[in-house]
Amino acid sequence: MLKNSEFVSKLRNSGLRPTKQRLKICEVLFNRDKTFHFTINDLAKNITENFNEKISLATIYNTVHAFKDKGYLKEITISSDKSYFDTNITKHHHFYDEDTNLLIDCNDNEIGRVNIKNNITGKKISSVEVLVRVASDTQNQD
Amino acid sequence: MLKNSEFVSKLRNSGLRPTKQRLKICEVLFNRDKTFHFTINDLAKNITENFNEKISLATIYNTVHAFKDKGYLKEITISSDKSYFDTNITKHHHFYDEDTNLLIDCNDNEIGRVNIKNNITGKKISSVEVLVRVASDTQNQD
DNA sequence: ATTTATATTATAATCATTCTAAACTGTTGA
DNA sequence: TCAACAGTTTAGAATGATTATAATATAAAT
Repeated sequence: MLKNSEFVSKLRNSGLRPTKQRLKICEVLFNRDKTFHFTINDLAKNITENFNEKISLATIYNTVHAFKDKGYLKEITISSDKSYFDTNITKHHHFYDEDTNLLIDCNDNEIGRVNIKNNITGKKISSVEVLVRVASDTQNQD
Repeated sequence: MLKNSEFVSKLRNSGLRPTKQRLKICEVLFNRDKTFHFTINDLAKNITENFNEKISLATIYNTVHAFKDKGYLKEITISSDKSYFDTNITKHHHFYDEDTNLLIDCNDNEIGRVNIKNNITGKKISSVEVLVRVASDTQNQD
């Protein structure tokens, strides 16, 4: 739950001019209690429908990518035709519900630490992501 | 290392007619010692260049998707703009080298078992995938 | 052989994303 | 205050990967 003036400094601090459009997008993405997942489409729809305002699609793409590059968003790739962004930038894993296409954050008490025993020589690990796909079990009873 | 007649039965058994094109694609994908990763583009290029033969791009897409649906290939999503397929259909995880854009299979001695402590109620786990992104460590020395 | 269902093909259509170049805005400092 | 400049937004065009179309070809069944 941040307010406008905080977004202004946040943007300035990362070398992004606090424009009307970026502040609106900050408000939509970060002015809430809980983090969430969204697609570019979701975001564009959200802005036009709930705010009766129009931000060019190109600007939405630019801003989301700028925010991602600055580390304010994480991108989560589920399949080649669906790209999600996450306002939760802490290290965490995901469940993906194949029935509803919904992404759900994992807590530490749901997935234990992933034990990487050997890494590629000369390389540094930049991230470790676990994706657990789940689906209704009506077909396959346990 | 399978041979032609084996591909014919493999295809027949899964309800796919053993056409010239599908057999050629089987040969390219499965007639080798080691499994590997490829993109649709790689495969199309491979066929035209090394076999001096042309299979329509539409057929390559159709066939790869048919093989995936039948469980002969796995799709691995790294990012929204790159879709890889894997001829290794056993459960395993991946390293992704961000410098070279190469995907590398993990062995069991590289990543320990992922411990899923809690699942979403009423859902069944269909897969657990770990992706470890690595990059050159020249920027960040340990 | 004939028929029928399936598969292949070139090409067109689609869709998400990126590019372009003109208009606009935030910032700086005279 | 305001001119000047760099950074930003915008609509619309371009791109590129994937999918659809519909005509032709092929495999399997009768």
